[in-house]
Amino acid sequence: MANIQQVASLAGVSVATVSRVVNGQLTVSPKTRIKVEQAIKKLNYEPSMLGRNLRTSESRILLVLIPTISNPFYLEIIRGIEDIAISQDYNILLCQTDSNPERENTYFNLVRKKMADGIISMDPAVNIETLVSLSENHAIIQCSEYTIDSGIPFVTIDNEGASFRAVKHLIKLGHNKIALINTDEKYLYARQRQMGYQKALEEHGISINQDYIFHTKQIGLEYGQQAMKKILNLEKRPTAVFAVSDLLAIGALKEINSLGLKVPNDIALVGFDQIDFSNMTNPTLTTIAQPMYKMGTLAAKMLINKIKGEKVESIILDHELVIREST
Amino acid sequence: MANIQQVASLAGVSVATVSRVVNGQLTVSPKTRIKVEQAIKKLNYEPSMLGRNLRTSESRILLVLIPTISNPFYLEIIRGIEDIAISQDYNILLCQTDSNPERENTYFNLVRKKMADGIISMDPAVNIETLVSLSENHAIIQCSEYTIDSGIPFVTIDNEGASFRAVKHLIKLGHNKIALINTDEKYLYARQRQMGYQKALEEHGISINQDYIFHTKQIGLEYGQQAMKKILNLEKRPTAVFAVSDLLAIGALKEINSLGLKVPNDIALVGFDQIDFSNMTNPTLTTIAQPMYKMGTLAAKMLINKIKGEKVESIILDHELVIREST
DNA sequence: CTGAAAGCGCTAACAT
DNA sequence: ATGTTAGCGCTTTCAG
Repeated sequence: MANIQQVASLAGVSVATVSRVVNGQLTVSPKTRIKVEQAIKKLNYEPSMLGRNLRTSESRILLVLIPTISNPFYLEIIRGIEDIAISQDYNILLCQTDSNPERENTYFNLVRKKMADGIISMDPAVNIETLVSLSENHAIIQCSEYTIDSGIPFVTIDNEGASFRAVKHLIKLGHNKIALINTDEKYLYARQRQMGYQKALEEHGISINQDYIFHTKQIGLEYGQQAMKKILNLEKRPTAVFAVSDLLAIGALKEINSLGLKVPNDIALVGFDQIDFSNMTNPTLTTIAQPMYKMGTLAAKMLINKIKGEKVESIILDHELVIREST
Repeated sequence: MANIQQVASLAGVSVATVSRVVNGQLTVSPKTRIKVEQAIKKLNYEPSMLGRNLRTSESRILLVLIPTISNPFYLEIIRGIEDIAISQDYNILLCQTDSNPERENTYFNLVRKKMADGIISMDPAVNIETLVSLSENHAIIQCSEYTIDSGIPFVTIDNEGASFRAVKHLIKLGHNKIALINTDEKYLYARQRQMGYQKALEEHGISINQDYIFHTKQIGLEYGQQAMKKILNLEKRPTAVFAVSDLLAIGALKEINSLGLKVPNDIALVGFDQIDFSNMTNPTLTTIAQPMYKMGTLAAKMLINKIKGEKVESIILDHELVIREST
């Protein structure tokens, strides 16, 4: 484990020159450059990030906050973030908060303690007050889930519009008893998607039946299953269900199948996110596709620009309705 | 962004004393402790990990190498690693290699450059020569996929035994035409699981039919689907299929369902890993359960002990056959 | 084109 | 119980 000092000695130059060579500066004569490179090779020298990080006062680490890694929705986003990060010599610390404030605080501390240079938050359950106050001194971007007028730049999709399209699709197929499996209304995306659902119904003169609207505590297969159980027990059973996440929809589908009912004939089903598994179910799931990879790359680029001190603008990306067998 | 120096000035003590307070040393008098704590609060001081890390020559970061995050098998393992890591003030850098040697090398460099204190490798496609040579100077543990006689400690399960049980279960149900969907034999786990398959057949006097053994390039839904397509085109169609991963099995199931065939009546199916989705399929999947969370916690503990310079022993954990609707 | 030297923020050995 | 001080490994002015 040689250090820069030893390399300098062996090459017969100063540490400054070694540093210049290592960092690819052009002000070094070819002759000395070669001397230094040989010394580096001979000593198997690897510059320590520890020294460099302290000196430059940066960690080259990006924090990525997600509720849980078990929702495949985040997979491609993370991939996008990672690709940009690596290309710019950053690394990402993937942090699952599990909606646990204590855990979240542990992660926030990392940026306070300079262990991370910035945060991409995708956690709907994030403590937004803390996030905003943190954003005064640190680079922060929100991805997918965001906060209006917080001053924190975000990249997301038009949740209300996407939801509107999904429900309109069901209406066009002749459904008018359409249930909604939503998550907790404390999340912005949940409110937006519910709004899209309601607007689609209203536009077609279908009155909103509160008995058809269900809220799950979290996103997860089992929550979708439970919600569907309730829906199937309804007196006036809906003929279609819109779930605000594929995970919920797949859980719901499981419940429908278990009871021997058929999708889409007995009940039509629409999900949200187009995760890989949504194409493996029987029948395959109609769903909303989000440009997840792109969302990730943009969030990463925005964050890195923000770290550099540049001004960044929020972005709203397009979505798509993917019609498959479940409708 | 105050530093230790400013806190010391304000509190009227030396930086050493501030450091002692911050690190909870007991050799500080209550009186000065309070003075220091007040100064810390007043200045909103957060100790910089950058300074500390350089000084202690550690990064408090653990590298976790996985092929891809999209196999849910890794989810609980990661959770286990994370829980232990956080409890010991470590953070984990989740690294997807995508079986890309270049990407892998980028990650290896992180430990060479002291950006990480150790590695938990779960990547079957890891360059084992590099890993072994790295293990001479760095703490490394293999988890799930391992290498015999490499000197690198590992935690895993008895792949051959698990596979043996799965196939034996099929035989007991009366099947004798059993296909195997395996991955590339260059991976140890693939060879071990194939060995278990073969031994089970042999033990029951069933001759091994090479036409029934399929190898996919990777683990993924679509690969399972493709393999199943071939299996269903076989002249003597098997009555049962054992896939070495739930992801492959779910892809296979998709293909079976698409053709209107019924599981388990037309074809029985067994997977491996007991991922969440294996209980959402129709029918639910018989599979092998691994103690994933435990595996993760053990791997993390082993790594941290190894970092401390302790000697660590490899561990082989138990598995379980979970019989569900697909057999 | 190169070197000397300061210093990033912290810990810990040593002294008192 | 507390302070002084060296130094972890690096980058970056400033001089020459």
